[in-house]
Amino acid sequence: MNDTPPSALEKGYDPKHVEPRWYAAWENARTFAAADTSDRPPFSIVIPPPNVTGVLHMGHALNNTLQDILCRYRRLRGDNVLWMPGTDHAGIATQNVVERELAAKGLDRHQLGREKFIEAVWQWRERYGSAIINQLKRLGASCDWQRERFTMDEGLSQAVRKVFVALYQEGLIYRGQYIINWCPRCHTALADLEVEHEEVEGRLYQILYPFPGRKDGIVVATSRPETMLGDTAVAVHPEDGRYDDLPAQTVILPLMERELPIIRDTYVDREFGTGGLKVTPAHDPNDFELGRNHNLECIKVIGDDGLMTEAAGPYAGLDRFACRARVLEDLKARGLLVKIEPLRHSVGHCYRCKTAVEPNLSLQWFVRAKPLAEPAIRAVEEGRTRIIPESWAKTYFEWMYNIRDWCISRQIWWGHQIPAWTCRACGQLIVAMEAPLTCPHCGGKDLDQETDVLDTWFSSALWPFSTMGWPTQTDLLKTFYPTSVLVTGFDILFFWVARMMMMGLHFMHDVPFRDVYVHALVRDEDGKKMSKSKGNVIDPLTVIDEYGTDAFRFTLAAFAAQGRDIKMSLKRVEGYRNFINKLWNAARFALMHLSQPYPRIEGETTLPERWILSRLSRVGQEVTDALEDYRFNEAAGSVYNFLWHEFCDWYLEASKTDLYNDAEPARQATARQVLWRVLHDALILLHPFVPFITEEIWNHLPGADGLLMQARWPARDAGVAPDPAAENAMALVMGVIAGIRNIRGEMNIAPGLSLEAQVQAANAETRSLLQNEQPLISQLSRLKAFTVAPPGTKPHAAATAIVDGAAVYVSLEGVIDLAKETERLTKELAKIAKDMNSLLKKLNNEDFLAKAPAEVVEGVRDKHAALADKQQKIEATLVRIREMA
RNA sequence: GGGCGGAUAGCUCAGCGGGGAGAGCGCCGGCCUUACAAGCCGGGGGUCACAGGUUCAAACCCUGUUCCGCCCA
Repeated sequence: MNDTPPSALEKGYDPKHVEPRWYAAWENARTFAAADTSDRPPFSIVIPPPNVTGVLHMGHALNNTLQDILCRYRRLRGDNVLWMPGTDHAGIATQNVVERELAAKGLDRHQLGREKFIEAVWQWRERYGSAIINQLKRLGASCDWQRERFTMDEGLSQAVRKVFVALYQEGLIYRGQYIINWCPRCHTALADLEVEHEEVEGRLYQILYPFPGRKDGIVVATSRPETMLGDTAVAVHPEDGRYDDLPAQTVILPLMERELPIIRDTYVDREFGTGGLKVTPAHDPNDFELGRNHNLECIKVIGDDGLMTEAAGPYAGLDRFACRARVLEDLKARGLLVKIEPLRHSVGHCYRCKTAVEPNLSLQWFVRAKPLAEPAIRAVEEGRTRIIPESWAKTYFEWMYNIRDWCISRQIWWGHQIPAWTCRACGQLIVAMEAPLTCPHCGGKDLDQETDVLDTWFSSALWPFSTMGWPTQTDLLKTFYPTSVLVTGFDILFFWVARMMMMGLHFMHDVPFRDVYVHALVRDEDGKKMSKSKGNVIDPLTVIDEYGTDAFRFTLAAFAAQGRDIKMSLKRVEGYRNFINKLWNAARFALMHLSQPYPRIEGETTLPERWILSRLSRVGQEVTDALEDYRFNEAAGSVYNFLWHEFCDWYLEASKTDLYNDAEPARQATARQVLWRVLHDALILLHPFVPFITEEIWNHLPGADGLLMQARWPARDAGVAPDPAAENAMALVMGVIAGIRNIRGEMNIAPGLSLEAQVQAANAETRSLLQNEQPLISQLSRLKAFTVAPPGTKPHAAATAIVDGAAVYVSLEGVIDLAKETERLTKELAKIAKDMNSLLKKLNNEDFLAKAPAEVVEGVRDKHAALADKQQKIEATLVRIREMA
């Protein structure tokens, strides 16, 4: 047999050279491509589209690693896999970025005009928009790139218009004057969801609104005194005794000198402040409701630019915060500011720019959410869509049951312009897919298109079907909708997942995904959320540069336990980099002995071989089960432990003598066959997690034809199946070896010193097993002789290791330190005594004997007997030592 | 105010449809044993937050308490 390895691996693994090569190879071979139609089982995922402005962060890295693991796994299982990639136009975020760029050149978008500005955004996208796509490729993401979509593409835009028109015609979209959240900086309305509430230290101001012609009046409390300029009533609780007998039915609004009615409504909280509530329908959602019920006027005093309006009288033109200061000053001057106290309250901020939002009255477009939410709730209740981990389903229900109408219009330029026109002649509103030439109501030719654009999430809500060609009934849709699973972070469960559920059910009449796997957040090593302002972000690309993609991916997978956040630190990646290196070296060793393919295992196998094949089979099943249940960390842990601590630590060490050149040829052949098979299958099991290094090794493995990506997931067969007998026997042998090594370590015996040992066992089967494995035991515990002695033989100066069913005596003639050995054994005896004690307690408990299942009682008896045996042997040894001394 | 999650070895975390507490890192001791010092061999280390309860048996199930984190209002 030829002993020269066909292509020896480099001494160290270098991800930098390996990764780009294999990624290109996979793309060239079109291995990521899904078939529009196929007999194979379909498996599909749509990517959560990253913002075009985005750069890859830890969240993306985790999210896409998990998706890639699933996709690669399913391909290896033989499925027709579609991983649909793309990006999101991210209206406000992108507009902000481009505006900032313009500002650097001393320009603003209004100088450019709408058309020119949008052109500039498209140019920006041309230049930078593919950055994140390339970064995903470095992660190894096996998306079907030929199908890449963008939410502003013509096809997707058409889907958006179609959905808008349909919902409008069904009465599920309407336009109206309502209180919305206004971001004075982004200059647009926001949905309720897009407002982040944050506790801040503020102040509560108590202000006296006097009765007409009197000094006394009603004291109201507010944290936003500038809004008083828009007050149109004062409210008290109808059952609040303090306000039973009032000298007037109105009060005078200070500064504006306007007369306000006093209204009575049970909405008022009697405990808060003085029980008097100022009512500003144009600037507070609750006041707006109150105003509607009592037919109050709405006076808008804060403009969309954050400056006070004409309605604010003398304060017109002031910034809202400057106005607050002036109002307070003027109130104080008139003696109407009764009290100021500190107040901790939550203030809404824009989720894009963190500016405090202003509740403001405004004409906007809304989606009526309740009718859409109901089917989406039922789908999860009935299990047509599973949310994993299940605890998130509760959050989903909670939100869905309390859903409010969704404000979808945004006063920005970058996005899908709302397909609605107003006729100048008759003022009628026209909603249509394409721009109408004439007004259908009056035939007028002057039509103005609505300038607002749609919320970005409106288009991403259609993502699972718009990307597959909807509204056309494509083969792709037929094959892959509903998608198999959506992998996403919980932070967009409402923004995105819930809305996809609603839209998918409404327009496709089926759920958008069978499973939703909700993963955790990646935090820094102290558990803090990573953020630029905190300066604690770890850039995934830096990690990849330093440790390689595989090490990084494995780290993410290994820590992706359900329901717990991942604390990321380079220290941890380093640990898994070592694992990658271990894999590399194990393969390097194996390949030195594998000069040809060994598809079948022939000849007699040894115990370690039967054992490793059994373990391989079990681990394959474990990984399969774990991946099917999205238990990524368990899958990773299982394969990690197998490769390092079973394959490398025991099997490879055990197989060395058989693989070396002086081994008997038939034995050597079988050893190579087993080695080939285990490495071959292990590479496939590892591939979803660490695609690059496994593909590289595969390429060097004789007989592993084609790309590993296209291999078949290992199945159980005659050679590879669980073998409990081999596992038990191996456990005993490993126990004996561990016992001898322990003596070496504890007794500080020079590693070079070759020892002799003998073993005694009562059981004949055990004796014969140990007799057979004598060379293996000697080899792995560095003995010059290992003999099975008849029971009762008294060894001389020897250290003793007691394992289940056997006593091992390591001869230490001349080297033994009796005091030390006594100490070691006494320590072990104490441990045994402690264990026996707890077992004995059970065995002495009649209730336990009567009520516990028989096999449990039996188990405890067996353990106790085994410990008693050990104890007896150690005690006998101690007696012998004392006799020697 | 409502809801959710967490508290297990020095650190980061597994384990939780109940039957003798685990890993990685760190630490201690010994090794350049020809795949790997990014490694090998051995070792110490935990009243599983606290208090009750259910059970023959509780890290795991139930109740309450404390402390952290998150989401919604």
